[in-house]
Amino acid sequence: MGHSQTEKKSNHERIVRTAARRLREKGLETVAIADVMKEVGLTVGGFYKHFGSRDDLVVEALQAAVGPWEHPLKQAASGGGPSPSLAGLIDDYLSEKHRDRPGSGCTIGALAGDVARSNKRVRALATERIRSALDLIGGLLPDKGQETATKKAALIYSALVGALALSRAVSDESLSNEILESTRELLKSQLSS
Amino acid sequence: MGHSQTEKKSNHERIVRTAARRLREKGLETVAIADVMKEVGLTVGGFYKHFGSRDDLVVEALQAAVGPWEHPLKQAASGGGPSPSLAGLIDDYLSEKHRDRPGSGCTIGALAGDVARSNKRVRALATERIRSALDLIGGLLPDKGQETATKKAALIYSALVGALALSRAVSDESLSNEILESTRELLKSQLSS
DNA sequence: TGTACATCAGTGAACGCGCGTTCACTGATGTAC
DNA sequence: TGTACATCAGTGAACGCGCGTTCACTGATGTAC
Repeated sequence: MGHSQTEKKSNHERIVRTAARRLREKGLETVAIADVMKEVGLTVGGFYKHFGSRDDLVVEALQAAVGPWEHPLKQAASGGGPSPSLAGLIDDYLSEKHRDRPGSGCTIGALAGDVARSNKRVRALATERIRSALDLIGGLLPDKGQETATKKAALIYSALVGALALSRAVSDESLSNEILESTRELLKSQLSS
Repeated sequence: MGHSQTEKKSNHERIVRTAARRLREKGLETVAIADVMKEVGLTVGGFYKHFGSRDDLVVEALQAAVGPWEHPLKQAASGGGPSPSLAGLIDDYLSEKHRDRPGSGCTIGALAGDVARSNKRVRALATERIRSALDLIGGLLPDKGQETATKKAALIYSALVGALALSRAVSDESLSNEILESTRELLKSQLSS
């Protein structure tokens, strides 16, 4: 059993990454530490060489849980890369792929309900995430900077999060697809107005 | 300890009502049977004279968990009472009161995330709820019956559920209020178009 | 460069707790006579 | 109408299990000399 410093760092990252996925898949309460450690290839006991408590892991995992669809937003905000289109972002967010892969998707979309019942740290973290998502969506709107853009961003993000949640809750796949498609289409048709 | 038939029925209803509230407040996984029984004024053991398992209680409680805002919808559908305005419904759904009282509010809005990770029975039940909510919202739109009304209903319900979830997840109250208000306002402004 | 030793990541068993479920028991209800 | 008795809602303790956390131990790492 080696335990070099680089190995520890790598294990730490793998624990966080694995937890970030599992938490989005199964919720904030249901994921067991032992399962995460096992999936990483370690045993339970070692967990506390990395984290003070389960809560610390949850916070760190949520911070690391950034869906691929957020990358273009972040890039655009920091000035690098081309500005992504809001229409494309909507298509990605409300895609069947995103619906079927919560583990690699939007943290807020998967866990908003759990967050509402969670502790201060988690809620504060989620609040910042939501705020920046709203800012970034607002910044992609044609009338950016104006008050209406801020409001539109709230509507758009709400519709994205809600449609994703509904499409995942529904067990009838055709209804699920309909919810995604209708919301996608109507949201995009409103972008220019 | 009396146990007349009427008393049993009344206790059964109280267990279901209490569970319906607690589940919406705390989620599908976190509510303990012992706590529900205690709140009703009974002890754990008696639970299994009423339900075969915790799962049975959850299903029955979810069936009974109808928010007050759903009543006008149901009434309108069955032909009784005046047709409620969609604008009023949006105001109620996205009110601070609804946000702050999940226990008496929309089941889907509070539990969509949990439902997505739950079993077939729960998901089937939620699917019917969502379907009827979409139908009823569609029926209140000016262009009811047409395909666009069905699509608009999906967008509206998604935005309602999403904005409620976001407003509950956020710990900054002013941001929370902003999300509710912006979504409310923009949704209503779109009703006529 | 080589060797002794302290550090500490990881192990695996154990502890304590909460929770769903079971079970023997109680005593009021309500039926049979 | 009155009495004996079966039923069964409710009690409270116990069981089994999963899970977060702790702890004594191991042995490779990497430092001090």
